[in-house]
Amino acid sequence: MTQTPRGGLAAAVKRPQRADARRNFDALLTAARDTFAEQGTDASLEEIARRAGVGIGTLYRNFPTRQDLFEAVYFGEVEELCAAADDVADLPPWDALTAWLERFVQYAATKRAIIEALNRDSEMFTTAREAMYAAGTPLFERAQQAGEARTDIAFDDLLRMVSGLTAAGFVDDAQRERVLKIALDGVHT
Amino acid sequence: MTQTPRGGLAAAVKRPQRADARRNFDALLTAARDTFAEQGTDASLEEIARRAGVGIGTLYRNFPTRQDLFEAVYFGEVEELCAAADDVADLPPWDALTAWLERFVQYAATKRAIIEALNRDSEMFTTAREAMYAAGTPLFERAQQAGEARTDIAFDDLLRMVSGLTAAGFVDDAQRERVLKIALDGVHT
DNA sequence: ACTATAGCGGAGGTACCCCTCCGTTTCTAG
DNA sequence: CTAGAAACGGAGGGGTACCTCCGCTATAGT
Repeated sequence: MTQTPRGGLAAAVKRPQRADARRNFDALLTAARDTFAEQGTDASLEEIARRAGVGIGTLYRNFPTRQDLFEAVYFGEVEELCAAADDVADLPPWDALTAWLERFVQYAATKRAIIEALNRDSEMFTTAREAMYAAGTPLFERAQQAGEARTDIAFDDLLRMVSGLTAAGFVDDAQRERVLKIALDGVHT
Repeated sequence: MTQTPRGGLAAAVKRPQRADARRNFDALLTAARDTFAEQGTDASLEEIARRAGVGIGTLYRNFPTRQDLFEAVYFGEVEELCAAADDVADLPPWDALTAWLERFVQYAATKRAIIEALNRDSEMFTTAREAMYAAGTPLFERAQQAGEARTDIAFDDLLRMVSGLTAAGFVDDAQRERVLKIALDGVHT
């Protein structure tokens, strides 16, 4: 298998060796993250190259397919989300769960690709989803064991519910939070 | 104003006079409905014409802009949804509300454009949204007055919550229903 | 400083899509 | 049946995106 630089998520493409190439690589990753967030996963690759200030050829050399670029961007995002599960570990069960879900929403609100990831079935998405579930499931189970969360639903149900609410269009953030709270009331016991 | 053939929603384009033209008009509408449902509102107009078995010129003669075609399709859908509000009027308050929301989900599940409509701000979308709200709000208020629904949220909150859950990807319909039920439990009192 | 070479960028071929225009076909009223 | 009008459809011009290829440039080791 490939080297796993940090967490459990394998990087699909490798960072180049030469200094100028590394600069371009990073600029592309940043531009891709922003552009995917703004326009969804169908964003034009030529625009991403334009934003990064590099030629289209450079983009294709680093990321031969759209999928490669996509993986590179979102493995990073998912990794951060998983790390967030540790940050909430000290809170009481229910608070820990909701805090993590709010974090999930924060990422996903501007980065709908994570949500789309819940459905695609490529290897990459499977891996990312497993990592997310591995991070979140313990929080949910802890809340269930503490008698704070319904036991007749699965973590998958919960995460998809939150995903859906995140993707929905709301008038403002206040409404989004209000609606999320209502829905979570349906989970709380 | 234009004639309003049936409900309160004005038709933006008019059905042609000649028999062959009417056939094409209807075929286009059907093809557009299916294609929009499958591929979203960005679907290729040329493919719609292809599916309808007519030339692209015919599409443009009947619907000069994408918006015109879109309106023709979705006014029809929204009209049906509004009519559904009458069908549930005899049920007890809470059941009436959830029955209508389920109907809303059924339409919207394959027709995400209605959901997108919740956000766009063109005149057409505004009209459609008002019609939907006019149909659904009484059901919600009745449930609130009967002490069956929380009074600290607005109908808009509820509808967007349901929209979000509808748009989310689920493994199967059973999960979608399960999750919707959980979320509605947060609204029920 | 020098040079081998990794890396660069964008021109250009292919494939769609949008929309217009007009010669041809089809309908229908008389 | 016929002729005028209504409707048809698809070719074609303009645009954008994808992806490859290769002559040029910047880097890093000596």
